[in-house]
Amino acid sequence: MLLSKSCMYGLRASVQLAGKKDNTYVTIRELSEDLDISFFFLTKVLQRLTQAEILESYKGPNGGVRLLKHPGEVTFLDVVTAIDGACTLNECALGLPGCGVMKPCPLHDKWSIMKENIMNMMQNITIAELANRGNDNLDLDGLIHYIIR
Amino acid sequence: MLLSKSCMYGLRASVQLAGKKDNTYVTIRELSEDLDISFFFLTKVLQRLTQAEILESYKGPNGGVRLLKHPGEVTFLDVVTAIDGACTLNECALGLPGCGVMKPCPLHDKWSIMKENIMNMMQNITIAELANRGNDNLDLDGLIHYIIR
DNA sequence: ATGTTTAAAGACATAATACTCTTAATTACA
DNA sequence: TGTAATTAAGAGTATTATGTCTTTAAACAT
Repeated sequence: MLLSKSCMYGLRASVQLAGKKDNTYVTIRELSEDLDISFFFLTKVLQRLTQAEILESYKGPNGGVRLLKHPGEVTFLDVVTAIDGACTLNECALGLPGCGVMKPCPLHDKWSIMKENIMNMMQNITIAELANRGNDNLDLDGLIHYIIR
Repeated sequence: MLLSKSCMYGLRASVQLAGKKDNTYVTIRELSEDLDISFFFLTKVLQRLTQAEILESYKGPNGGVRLLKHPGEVTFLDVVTAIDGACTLNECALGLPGCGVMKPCPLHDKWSIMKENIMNMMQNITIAELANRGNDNLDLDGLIHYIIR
């Protein structure tokens, strides 16, 4: 798995929020139901996004979470690094600690290119774009409809 | 992490074996010491490669493991799938079960291209090539030498 | 036959990730 | 002032990945 489950959940929630017309607070309960993710677990994941100042939260009635910045300014990578940390894409594909330009592992060159591509993808795509690209498949209603027919 | 540790260990061992001039049996003990991997754990990993008919093993004195096929005929992907299964590269980046051409997730197109690239890389590079590319960095002796200077 | 060398198989231990629940803190509203 | 709605924080459990060890089986040497 390239991304942890936590990370995928966080991305899906972010995209879901980015797809809202008005940036009002949405309860985590509602998000968890729409995305079919455990409420408790999603709560934990979104806490990290709140700490990373990607979301802001509000307690009490009519509270919830919402995007802190404009969705066009939040990249895929922002969300990934907030949850998974500096992530996969610094590591050697073979797990060799000293791997680098000076002492490349046999796969270093090719894997560097791949990493670069993936990193660029993550850095260049915003959650706004992802939301526009149709978030039909983010909620399970649509998904199940697709599967059963 | 794109690949599990088991998988990285299996790759390193395979490349190490591919780098041998004569394809004689090498003890797992020796491999584990050369690659600085726990002997017990490496044993488990290599069992999977033996079951997958990438390696063959022989018990008793002068036994060990060796490549079953010519290293030029064993791809990176062969080793990866033997250990990690059909792996990362069929999965949706957002973990959505129904994601596909019919019902793509927002990231589907871009991620498909990435997966395709990675898959091609894995499929087109053999462990023989990896071994030729210099396996200096596979054994920790060389590695430590690099780190400390 | 017996003992030594090796991998295979299986049992166990530890760590990381995923997931669940409870309690505390904050806000709104009656 | 008190109660309901909501996230935050923390504790606990479950599952999976990783790592260790012991026992068994195969091959060889004597």
